[in-house]
Amino acid sequence: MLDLVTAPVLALIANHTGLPAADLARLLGSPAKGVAADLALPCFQPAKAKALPPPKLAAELAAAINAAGLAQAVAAGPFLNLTFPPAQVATALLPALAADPAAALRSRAGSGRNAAIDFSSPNIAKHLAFHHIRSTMIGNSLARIYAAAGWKVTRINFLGDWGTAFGRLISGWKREGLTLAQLEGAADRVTFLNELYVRSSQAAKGDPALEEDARRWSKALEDGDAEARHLWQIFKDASLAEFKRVYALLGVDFDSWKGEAHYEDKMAPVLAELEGKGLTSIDQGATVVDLAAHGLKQFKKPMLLKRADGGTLYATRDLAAADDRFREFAFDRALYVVDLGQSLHFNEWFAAAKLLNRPYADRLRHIGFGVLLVWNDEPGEGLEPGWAKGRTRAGKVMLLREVLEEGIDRARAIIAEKNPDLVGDEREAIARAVGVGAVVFNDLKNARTNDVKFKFEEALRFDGETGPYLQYAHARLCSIERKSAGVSGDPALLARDDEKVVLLALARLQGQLERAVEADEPSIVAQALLALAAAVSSWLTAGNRDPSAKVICDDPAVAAARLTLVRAARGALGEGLCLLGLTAPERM
RNA sequence: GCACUUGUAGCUCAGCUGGAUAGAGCGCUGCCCUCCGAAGGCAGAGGUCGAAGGUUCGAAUCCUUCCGAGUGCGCCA
Repeated sequence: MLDLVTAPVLALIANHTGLPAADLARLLGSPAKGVAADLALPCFQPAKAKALPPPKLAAELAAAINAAGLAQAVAAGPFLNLTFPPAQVATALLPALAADPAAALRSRAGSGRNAAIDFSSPNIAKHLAFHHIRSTMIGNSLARIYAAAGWKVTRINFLGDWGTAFGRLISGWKREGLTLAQLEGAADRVTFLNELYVRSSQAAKGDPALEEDARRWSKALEDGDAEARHLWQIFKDASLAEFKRVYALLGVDFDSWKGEAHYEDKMAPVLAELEGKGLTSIDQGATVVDLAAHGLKQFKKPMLLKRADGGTLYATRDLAAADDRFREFAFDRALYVVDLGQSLHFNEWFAAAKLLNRPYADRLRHIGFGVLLVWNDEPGEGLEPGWAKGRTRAGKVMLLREVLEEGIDRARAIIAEKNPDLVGDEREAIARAVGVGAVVFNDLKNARTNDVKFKFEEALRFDGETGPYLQYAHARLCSIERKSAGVSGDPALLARDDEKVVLLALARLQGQLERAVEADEPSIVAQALLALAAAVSSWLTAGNRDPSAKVICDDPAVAAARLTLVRAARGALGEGLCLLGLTAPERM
């Protein structure tokens, strides 16, 4: 969208140098600090193409651009600095932005393509722990970002709904004679199942008969025994109900909930194919694919397909699931939003998919992310305070719901203090948006491969580069809109530099959205929004000292023009927050 | 040992495909509300970009080596 501003200048330079305008656009960058200009073009490469000294070319171009009146151009040595009058920028951009504020964050780059995004993927009968926020919100954000860029997106929650734990749960359930009503009546059904699991394990510790009972139920479940299957479904339903409470808080949903269990009977064909193609071998009783022996020397160890006892492993399940998803969704890209600790696993089975000549083998992407570390200032005897994986002081896992609720509580308190007029349901809704938004934004604002360092006091502070900062800027814009009639004005009346800064921040969003897709990186959007909000805040605050700088100023025509920009910025901020999975309240 | 990730201001991090004096938030100093929302803005102090080589007109960014941190490396997922 920036090209709406730069196109005439780039065309001139392209004409002058014989280089494609698209290549020149990529060279265009921001000027050095202290250089008063909007954009800068380093002339080294174009000069090489024309066999001219860079400063000479810069000077020639500056003269030509100034003569044509396309911008104010200054050659600074080998750099060409461009400054556009605010009105020119506004005239180029504002009509498109005013027509559809979300357009700044829309692209057709991915239209006609399908993306299957696998994220969140919790285990049944276990809590959604705080660390699940990473896969859940990175995945959710990527789903929205891809969709904004024109992709058709399928959101997949690959539930961990299989394994030996169910045998123990069923065994304990039967032994204690529990009922569905008791489970349904529990304050938290997952906690109920967790505690059942713990009791069942402990009881079995000194009792081989109970151990055997759990094993029998595990086998019965695998064999499709009706009662085992029924109880399994009950546990799964109960867990899903709890998960959905948290997903609702986060505003996350899925198109497919097919879990591991769904693939139990779909692995045999993949295994048979691997064997048929002579790719498998037996190593210490286990069935493996020796990737190194098939030319993939980077793999030092073979990939395990089946345990010595015949049980399947998750590489096999992932291959089967990929086949299934490719049939169902015909994906052009499949994302697996899973922590970086599993990159070896993904590299292995992606390689196996290639050995199998799967047409989709090159479309698989592991979207890895760093771990969530929580500051622990009371680590216990003889240990230093420091960053640790998400556990409370007592050593229990931090539950995602509890962290979100604490965020909401803190937000509610701040609203009560700063904006006592907000009460009741509205305050509650805003507390939710702000409290949850703070936690979520904290997780998305930096590159996903970084570890996230979480301190309650830091993440839930509402000033600085935070979700609430963005929401606040949005609320301020809404507030101004509310105070005025909905008229649109003449962009040419936008003459202030701080207005131009806002416009240029808006114009850059589309390119940043596309970069976010290619890098699978929500933080690119997050950083872009921080830049936009900073520009907006600076602009709006200028009106505090200088009444003529106010949006609603004495000149109604100017006010109308500024209001058009307010609406565009508000729309873009709201849309951007949505792409990150935050909501944008109109007041806070 | 091998692999992946990572090392930029006191702390937490940006820095687009290499481009001109490395930016922001927090913290610290000092300002700005009879207010279009101070959950904001303005200004200041604070950095041999882990180290050393190399490629280049130009390197925080690319390559090599080394050092530090985290994680993973067979029957869990």
